[in-house]
Amino acid sequence: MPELPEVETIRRDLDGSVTGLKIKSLVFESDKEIKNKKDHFNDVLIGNKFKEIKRVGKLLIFELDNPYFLLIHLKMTGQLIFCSKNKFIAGGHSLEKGSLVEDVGGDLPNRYTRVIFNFINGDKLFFNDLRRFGYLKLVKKEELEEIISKYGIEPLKVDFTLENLKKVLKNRKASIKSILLNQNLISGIGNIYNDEILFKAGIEPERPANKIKTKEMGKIISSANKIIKKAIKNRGTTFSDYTDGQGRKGNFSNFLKVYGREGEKCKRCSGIIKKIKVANRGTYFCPKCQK
DNA sequence: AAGATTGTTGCTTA
DNA sequence: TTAAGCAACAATCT
Repeated sequence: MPELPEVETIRRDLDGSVTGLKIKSLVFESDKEIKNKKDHFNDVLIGNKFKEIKRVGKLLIFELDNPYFLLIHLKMTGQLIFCSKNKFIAGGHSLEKGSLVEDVGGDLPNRYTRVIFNFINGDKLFFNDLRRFGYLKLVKKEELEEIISKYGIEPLKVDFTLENLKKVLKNRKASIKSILLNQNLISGIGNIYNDEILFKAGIEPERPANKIKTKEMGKIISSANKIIKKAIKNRGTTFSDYTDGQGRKGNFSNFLKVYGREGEKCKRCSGIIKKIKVANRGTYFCPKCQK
């Protein structure tokens, strides 16, 4: 389940390796994962190059050397794996920690490969997606800007301030967890980092957002910044499916403090980690030290 | 074999 | 008009 740190890891892996390569051909397994017609994809991409790869929230933005942008969303099980002269360089969904792409289960393409980008120098970029929720979409600048404008404030960015968070939480009766999951309000946080952030901040996930005190908001901001920075540094979390742009697992899994630890001892107090449902999502927290 | 898994959309209800 | 809650989506695992 790639969230901000995982998508950012992939972005960094691909930006600089896949950029500048001329696209020779495209292979689509079906038309399910592309939001435009195949012909349009071929027309816009073949013979062209990606100039730069950007990211907003969990969305990857490949800027082309023409008026188009290729948007790729990995949703839950998407992977992007760059293969340079049979050496795997970049990834997306889950494997053995530190392992190479071979661990995706052998050669690429595999049974979950949905799209292949063939470059003229022989390099390849594979888009794999077990559950087929991810998508590729071509847009022009105008549509891109409209899409970007809907994303909320993002951790690590300058506008992730106490003042802005206050505005977001004000008058919201929903749980703090559901607000942090809402990409239109705050972007990039998914289920795993949500639980980790609220654990570090000492806040119970079901607390109504409008009851969060200013001091606690400060804790949310500092916790989010610290956790996300550390996660990026460790190339993301592999809980089930994520791999980096080289088909390797992320190392942040070793640093998870609550997620997936139901029934285990709290790492901060003597409590036992409990699992409940919040915002329809599996939610882990310590009832003793998260208030 | 039903239920859980999760990111996002879109529907329904208030 | 907006917010909140939840089903739906796909495929797999338990």
